[in-house]
Amino acid sequence: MINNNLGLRFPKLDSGVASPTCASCQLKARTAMESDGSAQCGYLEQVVTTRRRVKRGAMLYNGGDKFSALFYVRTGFFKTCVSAKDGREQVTGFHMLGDILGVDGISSGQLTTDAVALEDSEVWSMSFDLIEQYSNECASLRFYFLKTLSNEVVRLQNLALLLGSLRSEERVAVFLINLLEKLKSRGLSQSEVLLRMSRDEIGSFLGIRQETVSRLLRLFSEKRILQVDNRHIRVLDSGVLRNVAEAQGALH
Amino acid sequence: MINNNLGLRFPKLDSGVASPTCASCQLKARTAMESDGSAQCGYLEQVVTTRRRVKRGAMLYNGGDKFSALFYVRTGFFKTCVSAKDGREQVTGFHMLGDILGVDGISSGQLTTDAVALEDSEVWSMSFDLIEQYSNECASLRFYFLKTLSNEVVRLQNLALLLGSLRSEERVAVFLINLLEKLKSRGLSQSEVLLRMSRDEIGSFLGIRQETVSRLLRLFSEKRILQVDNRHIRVLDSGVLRNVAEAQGALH
DNA sequence: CGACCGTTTGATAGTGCTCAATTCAAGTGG
DNA sequence: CCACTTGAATTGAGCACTATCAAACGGTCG
Repeated sequence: MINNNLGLRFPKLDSGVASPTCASCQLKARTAMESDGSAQCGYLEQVVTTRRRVKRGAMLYNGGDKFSALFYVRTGFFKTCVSAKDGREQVTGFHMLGDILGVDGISSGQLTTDAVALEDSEVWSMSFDLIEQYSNECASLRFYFLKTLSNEVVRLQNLALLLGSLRSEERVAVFLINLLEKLKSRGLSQSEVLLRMSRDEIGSFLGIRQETVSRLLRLFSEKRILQVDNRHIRVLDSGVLRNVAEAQGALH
Repeated sequence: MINNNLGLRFPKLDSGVASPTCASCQLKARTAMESDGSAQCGYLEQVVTTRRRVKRGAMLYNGGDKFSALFYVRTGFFKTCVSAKDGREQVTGFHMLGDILGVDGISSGQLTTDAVALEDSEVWSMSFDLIEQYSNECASLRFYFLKTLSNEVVRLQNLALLLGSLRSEERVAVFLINLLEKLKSRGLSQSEVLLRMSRDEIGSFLGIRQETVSRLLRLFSEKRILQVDNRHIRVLDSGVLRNVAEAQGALH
């Protein structure tokens, strides 16, 4: 159960997710919802219209797609990218359980990023029409989404700080710290990760080349800060890692 | 009159802004408001509680300040910055007539950026409590702010693309194009600017050094793309400038 | 096993930074 | 009105960091 500290809670499916069969399972999703006694507001459950599975490598949406819903990441892992006219891509974020995707589409009615699943994933579509509709009645629903958007603004401001002001060594350290922080907040290991993204994707996110990422990981491992085995990373000395990253506020 | 394309309009003062005397002029601001027949919703006027003048060089707010209002830029020019623990600063945006500042504060209740006036300016404070209150009744008010936030997300995504993927030459070109675009949308000259920010601030925004900004402006002027006289810039060949910037989507 | 993709590693080059000096612009006060 | 001060902008020289290019390595999956 994901608590948003807002009295809003996302509904939970019976955790086995027993029947991934049906494609447009509005009804099933609804009935599977769990009503939590402490939730002040049941509306969040109402705006979820469909569950959607996205295979590893598949796109959840493309830049230019018509915007009609926000996506709640239920399981799995995504990257989002913006691309320049000439094809250059910039990864703008990695997203996992509890994150909301698609907020960039509200502005113009068109999504401006691509969202790609980096592992088999499941998202819940939240109809924007329904969100607007229920926002009439439920202040905490409204505030939840406003806060989500604002949070994304803060995250991107910190990304700008990283891209504009940090040296590559610091970027990699910050990346790892933030990722581990995020895992920790979800109750997962805080010193070990199995990266879901390639060196290239990390590099794109951090504004450096994959070779540089690779070299810096080796450097960190030579200094006994990390233990690196391909995509398996273990933090040996989080104090030093934090020192390397010192400059930076949380990227979430 | 700033039209938001949402049926919402910001109230307009008698344009002379005759009496800049009173400091906390809630009443005056209110009474000076102009009711536009075409506005579907009068609530936007209601959330403006105070007019505030900010002298050149003064801060509108600091990172860490308690968040309680959004700021509508009525006149003047601002920069916003995030700073790292060690003091390094990253300018995250330049803001002028019609822009909304402070949205980063919604997330945590604390502002995460500094906002500094680059010329004598006036902002209107919009109480967030009132915004929330009137959001119960007015869907277009709600949507206006949601769209504002989303727009900021898109802007920052494009900034990330610029910082992460473009070469410095392209960054400067994109910066100029976007600035002129913004002026144009406000009915000002589309080929001439008097920059309100220093080379250093441009550099900070673009993730490059002021010396590099300076050199590139000279380069552009040698190539007859620009005419540069200190902070006065005139575009001579917007086609070529656009070619240099080619890679990039709008930064607004 | 072989093919392929991602990763690592090395050698080289280049972009943009650092540091320092100079020019320029705008005040300020005698 | 002009010397002086101050801050911004320009310009130059050398270098550091990171990109680029290329090759080798390794894990994974037909």
